This record gives sequence, C-alpha cells and structure tokens, in this order.
Amino acid sequence: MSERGISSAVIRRLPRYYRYLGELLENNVVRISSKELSIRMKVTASQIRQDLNNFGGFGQQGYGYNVEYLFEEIGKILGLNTIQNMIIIGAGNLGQALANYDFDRIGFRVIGIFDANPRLEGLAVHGIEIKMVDELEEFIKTHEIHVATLTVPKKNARTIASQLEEWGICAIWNFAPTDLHVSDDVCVKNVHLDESLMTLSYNFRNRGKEKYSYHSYMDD
Amino acid sequence: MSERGISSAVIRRLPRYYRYLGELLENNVVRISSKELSIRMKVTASQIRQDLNNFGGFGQQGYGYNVEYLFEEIGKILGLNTIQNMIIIGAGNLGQALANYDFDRIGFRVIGIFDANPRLEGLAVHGIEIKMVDELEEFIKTHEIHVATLTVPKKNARTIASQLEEWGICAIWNFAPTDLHVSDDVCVKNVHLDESLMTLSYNFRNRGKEKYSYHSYMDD
DNA sequence: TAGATTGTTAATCGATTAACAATC
DNA sequence: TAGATTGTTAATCGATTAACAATC
Repeated sequence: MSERGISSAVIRRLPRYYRYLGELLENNVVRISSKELSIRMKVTASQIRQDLNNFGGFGQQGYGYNVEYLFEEIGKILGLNTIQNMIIIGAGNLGQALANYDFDRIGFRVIGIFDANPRLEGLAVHGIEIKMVDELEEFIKTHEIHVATLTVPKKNARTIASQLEEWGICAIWNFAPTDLHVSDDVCVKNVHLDESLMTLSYNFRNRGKEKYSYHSYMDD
Repeated sequence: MSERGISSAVIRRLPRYYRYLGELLENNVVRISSKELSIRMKVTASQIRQDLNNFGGFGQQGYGYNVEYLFEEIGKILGLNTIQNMIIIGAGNLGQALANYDFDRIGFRVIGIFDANPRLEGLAVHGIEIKMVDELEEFIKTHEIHVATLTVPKKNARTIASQLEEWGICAIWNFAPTDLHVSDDVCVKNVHLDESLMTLSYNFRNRGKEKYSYHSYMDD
C-alpha cells in the first residue's frame, strides 16, 4: 500500500516482451539471455533486466531466461491467463471491426455489442447479436464484465462513460476522441487514432531534421 | 542539423493540446493562460509553456495565448494545414473501418484501398473501389502518397512494408501486430491494439495497489 | 572449476517542475 | 502604472544505462 506502483513506462513495454517471447517460443528457442533479446528488440539488456526485476527474478545467472517460463509469467502479470469478458458499446464500423478482432488469443472474449440505432438491433457480428443500449444496465448487472470498449461518437462518450461507472464498470477502453471524466477508481485506456496519425504526420514531415533517429519501436 | 530533435514526449502531447484548443474555439473562448489550460487538461502550466516554447513564443506576457492563433500554429506544426494522401493496404474489417473514419477533419484523404482477396475487388468502401495489391506499385508511382496504412495479417506485414519502402513510401501507419524492418528513413507509427488492451488489463487488475493514480490522460 | 549472465546498486541522462526576471 | 503571465533558467525528479558482485 505504501510502495510506489510500477511505472507506466515499464508496463507499456511488457506486451512487446510478451510478443517477442511468443515468437521465440514458436521457433522452439528454449532459452535466451538479456543480451541476445536486447539485440533482437533493439533495447538495452540493462533495461530488460531492470524491467523484469520489478516483478521478480525470472532468470538464472550464467544461463539466462527460459523462454516458455518467462512468456507464461509475463502473461500472468498482464492477466492474460484468465478469460476476461468484454462488451463493445457502439456498433459502427470500428466497433464491428473490434468485435471481429481475434482477442481470444490474449484471453479476452466479447460477450455483448450495443448500439443506439434500432436498425442494427439483432444484426449478428462475429456471432453476437447487437443489443440496444437501453438493455445495457441490465446486461452489466447480470454479467461479469471486465472491460467496456467505447466506440461511440464523441458527443455521447462522456455520458455513457459516466453511466458505465455508475453501473460498476471499472475498465474502459476508449476509442472516442475525447477525455472521459470518470473517477480515479475507473481505469481508462485511450486509443486516439487521429492523434496517432498526427504524430506520424509530424515525424515524417520533420524526418532528417534531427540528429538522431525518429524511428522508435514503441508506440510513440 | 546538429541540434537535437524535439523529444517524442513533447510531440505526443501536441495532438491533445490541439484537441483542447479546438474545443475552446468551438466554445468561443478567445484567450487562455497556461494556468487555466493546465487546470482543464490536468497537466502543469510549466509543461505547457515548455512544450510550446520548443516551437516558438506563441503567447504574450500578461495576456496568455490567443486560442485561435495557437490552434492554427499547432495544426501547422503537425502538418494538418495541407491535404495529405493516404492509402490503406488490407481491406478487412479494420481497413474498411479506417477507410470510413473521418480523417478529412485533420487533413488526411484516403485515395486508395488495396487487398489480395479477389472477391473484394471493385467493392466500394467510403466511395473508393478496392484494388488488388498487384496494382499497388503502379498506383504508388503515379500518385503522391504521404502515408500508407497497413492493416494486413501479421504474416504479410513485413514483406509488404519492404515493398512499400522500395517503392518510395516514407511513412507507414502500422496496425499489424509485429515490428516492421525498414530503414530509418521510413517513419513507422505502430498501433498495436492487442498490446493496448493488455496494458489496460494490467492496470485494472492492479488498481489500488499503488500509492498514486494509474489514471493518465496520455495513451500509456 | 571457469565462463556466462543475472540481479542490483551506482552513475548518467533526460524530462518535468519550480522559480523568477522580462514585459505586455 | 500595477497586475498578470509569459519565456527561460535552475532545481528536482524519475527513467535509463553502466558496472559489478553474486552465483549458476
């Protein structure tokens, strides 16, 4: 309770470690040193060891890390070892695309899709019939929902987010181009696609102007 | 040439400033101080002033910043004041959703959509007919393309990225869940949706364990 | 054992925040 | 002018990298 949480810089890197380890596993690589992994991932070996040691000692001196074990452990840290239920609110193009996305692979299962447009009612997306938003409260109260994905228009996003909070949702994956005003007890992860494109725009228009590479493997 | 580029931490914050200023503009707010903006955006006034002064002095002592002027200037820094052409490679759910997204608003125009599946050929998305990938090289060489959006399966992403580089594309917006191996002259901005969801998963499963809030307005 | 590589402490680097003189 | 607020320098904080003793 009194100790400082792990910095978001570290958390953001975990999925990338997980991805690289998954690929090593597919290629039947049994063990790997922080040095070897650092070369593949284009980061420092120090950073890898520091990052991992936030969560415990997963390696062995003189040997390195067992790929399968480390992969599993990072999966557990990220909560990918249990099935988590997700609902999608907003069944427009993006909402439907996400419903069709293969999130099972990382333990997430879409169990409900909602929209306000009556013309979409009952339409099946990825085998799930679209429900109307007025059924949302009942649905949330009768199901265990871990994450609510918000793919509604900007003008509706804040109102819905507040309702979600009221109904007990504590994690929102927000694709609406706005900041949500919810209490600190609710986790919000924003995916602002237009802002992502803007930073790409800046970078390629200013490439070559700076001394160092602008090419980063992180999503910045 | 010899000076250090502006840090990516600063660049990442610009779109959010742009968004807040746009909203102030809509509400007919004429001027704003860094202090007032800092309260709305939940950042420090120091950070706002430091960030902006990387690009020049946009404010006036004793007055603050003119909202419209600052909005326009940040737009120019991000390159939103000119129309930029974009193509989308991969016309699956996500590719089609992005084709329908309103990027005009920030100056981006989708002028081509490509896929390898012959069953999609000629199908119109957002008024644009899907073309086959074997037409890609010719299309790129006869059009000015600023950004190529990659929404193809993981297994095809690297091959296509290398071809895009060869054909002269210098900015790739990558949605495939893999790192691309292109030269440093090509800007890559990754959007790894599964990894975004993983960090949300970590955060809400570990909420309350740390001293400070995990709720951030940045996409971390 | 000798070599390799971790876990961890110390040093460096960069980013954020505070402070304040300049000035509108 | 007096008050407000910037632009900018200095101080702090945190994150990254380097170094190395511990140990497999």
